[in-house]
Amino acid sequence: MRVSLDFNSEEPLYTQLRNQIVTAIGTGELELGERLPTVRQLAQDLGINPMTVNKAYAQLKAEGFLEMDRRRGAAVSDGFLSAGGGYEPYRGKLERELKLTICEAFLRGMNAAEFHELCTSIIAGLRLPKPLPEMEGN
Amino acid sequence: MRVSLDFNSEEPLYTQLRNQIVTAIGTGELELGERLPTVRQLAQDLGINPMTVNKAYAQLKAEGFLEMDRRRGAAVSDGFLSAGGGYEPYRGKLERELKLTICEAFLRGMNAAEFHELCTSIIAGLRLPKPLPEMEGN
DNA sequence: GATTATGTATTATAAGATATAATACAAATA
DNA sequence: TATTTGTATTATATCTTATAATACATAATC
Repeated sequence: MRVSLDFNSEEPLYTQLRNQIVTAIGTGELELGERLPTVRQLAQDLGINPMTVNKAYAQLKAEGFLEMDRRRGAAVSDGFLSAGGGYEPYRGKLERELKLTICEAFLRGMNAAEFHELCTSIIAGLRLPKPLPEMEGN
Repeated sequence: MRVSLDFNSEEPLYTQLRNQIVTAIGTGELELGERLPTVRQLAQDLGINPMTVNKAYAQLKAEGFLEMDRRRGAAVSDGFLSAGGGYEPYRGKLERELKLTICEAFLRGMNAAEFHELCTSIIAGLRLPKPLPEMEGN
């Protein structure tokens, strides 16, 4: 998994990291069950503080995107389907967010056809994880 | 124009205000050329500091969504079409943002049909401003 | 059992963002 | 002239972000 941080961005480092990992899971760059670098390793690779990586990992864990194993490191989880009360509480947030995105895009000159085309293009690039079969010894 | 601030949100007050105004312009709730409350008035109505409103207005001005008249107050502008270098610099930001939004939505169980339907529903609620004819004495 | 590496927690510090407060100023209206 | 406007400045308090240095329980490994 490749991560690129913009140290000049107003977006916090841990948020950039969290968002890139979510995107990587959605595009199949990270597969379900796949292990991520350890907090310390990734921090060293990126040249940032381990606690910054930990903050991103902790958020991803709370959102159900990651599972933490004490010794085996972090692994991509499918817990996001049930985490945070499931889909419903997230739906409202999605609608408000998407409404703002669409308003801005259209005010800048985009039209419905172009927007749907862009969405279709992005969706075509997804490779959604298939839930892992239940295993003994998780 | 109605504005509702969530004082418990992690989203800054000036950002909430800025986003709601952009959405209001996109939905036609605010028309082109329409005047907004003064910095002091809106601050009083919302029960927040005038400088917080000013920060939102200043950002909207920089983005081309508002024009400032010294005495007549702020007015909705169509400068967003040319502001910030125009459409191109904004396109990349839109793509990254939308990709993340779509990834999250699909990971939480949404499918392509549902997503396009939601977009269509939001787009149907838009009423985009028609550029004002050039007037003397702007 | 000892060692080691893991996620996690704690404490401290520095820098920046956010929000409020109190003024002040130039500009434009009345 | 007097008033209201956006804007700028200064100060302060609080929160967030990021780093740093440890420390600890846990689990794999030697």
